[in-house]
Amino acid sequence: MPRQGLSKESVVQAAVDLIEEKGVSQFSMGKLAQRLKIKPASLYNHVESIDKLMKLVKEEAIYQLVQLENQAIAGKKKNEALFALAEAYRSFARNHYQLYQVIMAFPKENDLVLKQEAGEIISPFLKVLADYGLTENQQFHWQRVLRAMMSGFAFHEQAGGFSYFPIDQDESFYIAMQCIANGLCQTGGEKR
Amino acid sequence: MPRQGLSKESVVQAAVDLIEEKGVSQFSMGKLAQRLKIKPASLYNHVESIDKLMKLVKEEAIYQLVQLENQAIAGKKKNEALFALAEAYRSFARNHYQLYQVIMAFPKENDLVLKQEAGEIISPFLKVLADYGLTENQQFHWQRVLRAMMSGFAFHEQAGGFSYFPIDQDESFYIAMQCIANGLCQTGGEKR
DNA sequence: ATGATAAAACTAATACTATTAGTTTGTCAA
DNA sequence: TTGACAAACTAATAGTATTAGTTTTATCAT
Repeated sequence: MPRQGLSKESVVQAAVDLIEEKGVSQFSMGKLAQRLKIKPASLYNHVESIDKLMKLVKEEAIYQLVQLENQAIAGKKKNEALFALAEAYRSFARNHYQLYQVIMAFPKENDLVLKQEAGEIISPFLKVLADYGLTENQQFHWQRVLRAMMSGFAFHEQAGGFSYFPIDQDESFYIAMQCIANGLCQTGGEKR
Repeated sequence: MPRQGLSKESVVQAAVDLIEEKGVSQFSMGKLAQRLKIKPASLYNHVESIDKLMKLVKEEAIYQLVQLENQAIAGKKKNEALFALAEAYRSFARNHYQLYQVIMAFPKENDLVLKQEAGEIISPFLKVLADYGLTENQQFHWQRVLRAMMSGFAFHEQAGGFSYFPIDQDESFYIAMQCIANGLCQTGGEKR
């Protein structure tokens, strides 16, 4: 095996680093090659295309997010778990917004690997919802409600959509989550 | 004034049409020029750059969305207005997803025109919230909650993020909006 | 009708983007 | 030492936005 040093994994890692540093919109094969001190064409010895590369970056990003989510809810129940999950999600979107964008922006393929990762993304939500005494169907619906609220909030917060009024965004987020928590307790409590 | 026919407005309109037909990701100055039967360079007689052009497309898209929102809530109050607004928003995101994407994806500039449009986007939400007996601050917070939920839902619904479980998306949306409606009534009713 | 004017088209060029084909080179194993 | 193979290379294509400079032509004033 000739000329060691570079592998598929190290290329993906370099892509992740570059995206986190300069932003996903600034990423290109040329800049990645420059950072790795090779010519752009040489990248194709390690990855098939920029799309496949971004898919790998997305998988890494999803892995990191799911990791944080599962850590956050470990050993917690009901509202404590719910708010911890929400905070972990929001933190990731804030601290790694470029990676978060990769997760959200790049197409959901009918790919088996990503189908499994979709399951991993949803899993922490279902774990949290399991404690509220919902039917299975209700869990599925509320999982959507929860994810919609969180991703919508993360998006607007980062894209500047919430800067029209100079009021605290933490408080808005708390109100949003409390609203959902109330809905959950009500739905679960009444057992309909 | 020489060679009539093409103007800034008609270029923007052609761009809107092309984006709605082929998708924003497929849009380019070359394809727009091809459709208008001119060379790409000639477009720069009418628009400064592709960024400025997309800004104009975004303004048009925002205008259409705000129009629909205001129509939807006209003459309605409280939950009736809330659900009508939500439905109008969701319909636009479904029926004109490419234009919706332009609104969401392109950067919020510190531009006066877009600052005004941000106000127009927020305005229908504030109108609806005005009937719930909230304080001004509460209105600002709930406006964010509402927009986060709606945009998060629209995004996942279109991007395929809600197709993991084969359950009705309308029902999920109804649950989400009912959750917010309950939160609003509760907050407003208690008058704290 | 004629000619000047200026807008709107054009051509040609630059600098990016991803990607492929074909070639060289370096390293490891036999 | 030699053969093989992986990983780099060079060179080329086709697409992207954009600028500079040139030509065309519609309209307006003479």
